[in-house]
Amino acid sequence: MNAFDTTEKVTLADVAEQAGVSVMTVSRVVNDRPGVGERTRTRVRHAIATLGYRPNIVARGLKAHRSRTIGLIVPDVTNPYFPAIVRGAEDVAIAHGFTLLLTNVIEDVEREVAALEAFEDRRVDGVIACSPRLSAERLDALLGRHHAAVIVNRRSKPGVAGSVRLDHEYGMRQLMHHLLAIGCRRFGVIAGPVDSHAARERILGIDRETREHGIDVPAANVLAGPPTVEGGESTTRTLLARDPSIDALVCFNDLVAAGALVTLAELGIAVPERIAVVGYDDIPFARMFTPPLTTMRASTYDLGRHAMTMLFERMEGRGHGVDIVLQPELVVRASTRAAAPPA
Amino acid sequence: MNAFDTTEKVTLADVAEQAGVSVMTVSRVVNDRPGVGERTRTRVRHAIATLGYRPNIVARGLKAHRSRTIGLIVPDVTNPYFPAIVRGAEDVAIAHGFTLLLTNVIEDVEREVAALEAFEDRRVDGVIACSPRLSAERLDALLGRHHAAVIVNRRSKPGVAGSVRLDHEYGMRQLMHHLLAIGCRRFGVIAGPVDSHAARERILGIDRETREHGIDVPAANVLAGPPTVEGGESTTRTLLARDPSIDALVCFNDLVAAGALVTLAELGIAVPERIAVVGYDDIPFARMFTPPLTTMRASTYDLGRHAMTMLFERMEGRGHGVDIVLQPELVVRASTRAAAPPA
DNA sequence: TTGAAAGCGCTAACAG
DNA sequence: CTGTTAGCGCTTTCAA
Repeated sequence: MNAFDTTEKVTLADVAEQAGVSVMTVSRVVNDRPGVGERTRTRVRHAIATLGYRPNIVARGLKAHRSRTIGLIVPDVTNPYFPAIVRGAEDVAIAHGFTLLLTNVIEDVEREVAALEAFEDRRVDGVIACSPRLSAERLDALLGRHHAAVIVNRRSKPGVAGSVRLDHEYGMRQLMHHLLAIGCRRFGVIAGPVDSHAARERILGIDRETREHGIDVPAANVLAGPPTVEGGESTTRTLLARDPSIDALVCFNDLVAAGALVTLAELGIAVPERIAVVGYDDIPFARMFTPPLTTMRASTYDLGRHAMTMLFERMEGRGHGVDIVLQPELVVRASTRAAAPPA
Repeated sequence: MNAFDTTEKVTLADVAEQAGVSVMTVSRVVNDRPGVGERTRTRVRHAIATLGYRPNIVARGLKAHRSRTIGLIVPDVTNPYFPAIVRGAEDVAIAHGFTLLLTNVIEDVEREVAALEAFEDRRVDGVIACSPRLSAERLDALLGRHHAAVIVNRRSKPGVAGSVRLDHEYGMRQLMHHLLAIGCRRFGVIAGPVDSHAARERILGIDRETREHGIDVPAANVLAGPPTVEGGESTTRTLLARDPSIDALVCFNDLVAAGALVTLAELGIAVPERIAVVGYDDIPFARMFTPPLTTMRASTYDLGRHAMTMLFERMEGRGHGVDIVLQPELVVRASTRAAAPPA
């Protein structure tokens, strides 16, 4: 207990007494509801201010089954891809007077389950799950127990959850198109986690785009790995050992690409002259890599913003079946083309 | 409302009926409390499993005045310095069965106030505030209303909040010592936000270390600015315009240093040959800057871990007056010394 | 326009 | 060992 604890909470009853009215009247004033005379209302407001009354959201939630809280699940805020999603979601939530319950699930399916259950126990009003790894069945079962849900970067049954996602297949095709255009033919792919939905879509994009160009990516040149800098470093070594003739490295995300760049520098392999490198996500530091990284950009802030907006619509019973798909945008930098002379 | 809503929540009473006992007995079983026969206990457990009962933490909180929730305030998760703090704090919280209420306050004092009040309304069990900007009086008043509190990167009255912080003055002296040792004499300082406590401590470190070496940093060479890459870019230009003879740029943090490096590269100024650059924090990407950045490292994960551990102690009434100070560690990289030949 | 009563789901305190 | 009673702070329902 805090030594300076001034926690003697003032309740509706205290205010009611002070104002000489019933708790119900105070409740009406607090919630800006009609049915209170102007004089009484003023008197109650005065009492509220005097006593420093603040409504107990826990008590309100018990009765009203609403907590003004949203559960947000992200794989890992430590991955620069996610913080902006959190910010986008939070800004919308705060504008509605809601607060965020955040959980990092560290690419771990069981932590996803635990988080969803913890949210349920706390009676959150809605849930947003980013890049969930759970199987569709388990996820639907868990989300179905919530009042409203939105999934980011994956589809879902519209009745269970809305979805906001990036068109990863399109994005990857853009990237491959660019690489093919600059003459790359021998691809190495660092594919990211096997259970990642986004990873599968991106692989699909690679396959389709190369196939259309009559080019084949050998299965041995596609390697799964953790979506981290370290993962990128080790996978790059493996890939290069297997096939030294690779002329383009397609990385699951910018972190992996960062690892690839570090390793290539260590090996003395020139980027982009000998090997072109592309990432995905355009994290804030991608432009500062050496060389700056060609990648796909999408506003993750908007992703979070849209997800939360959609969640509020679903919480109000509107907007069912909505599925927002954002198109990422190709950002060409020096990792796939020789540096232009400075302006 | 979710179309697949299976939200008919099962309550203690449902379980009690199913098991043919009173709610109190079920409550005892749920909370692993003594005073229930083994046979009954088993029967109740069975009923719980059958019905899929999960305790309503909101209801429990109303009675028990505990929500198993911790409020965490960070300036901005989008700043790579903070996510690891969140993770460190979260890992400890989850191990105790607690969940995190997270709020980004975006370097905005009024959002700090709003967050602290929102936490109070939700009856969180404790609060951790990272790098708060509020004045000591307002902060103490707000924190005093919470059961327990810990401040990160700033001191507080021990009765009001515990504190976990880095020794910024020491850290900055280390950095300055290093710069002086390699021969830098003409310093430019990008000092960070004026209301930041950490910023003031670091300035103190600069002053003391340079003074001991009989060197003076002109007041005009110390410029406040936002703790961002963009802030670093613009402030670097201003500083260089004022004093082109600067031979070392001391940056508030690594983001600012990143901006400085970008600007220096654009201006064609060689780092470290003409100007040495140092950052602060050792964010994960600091080693990947061009050139890699000399900076002070501290495990922000540990900062978060310690803060949450201390908070739990304070919640239990122990550990009052504790003030943990972590020493950062100098990491010398190429931004202050010519690159060594590759191993 | 106002208020009294009941109860959300749980637990503390006290019976039996 | 088990159950009953009361009430946390609020809102819904119904009555005045």
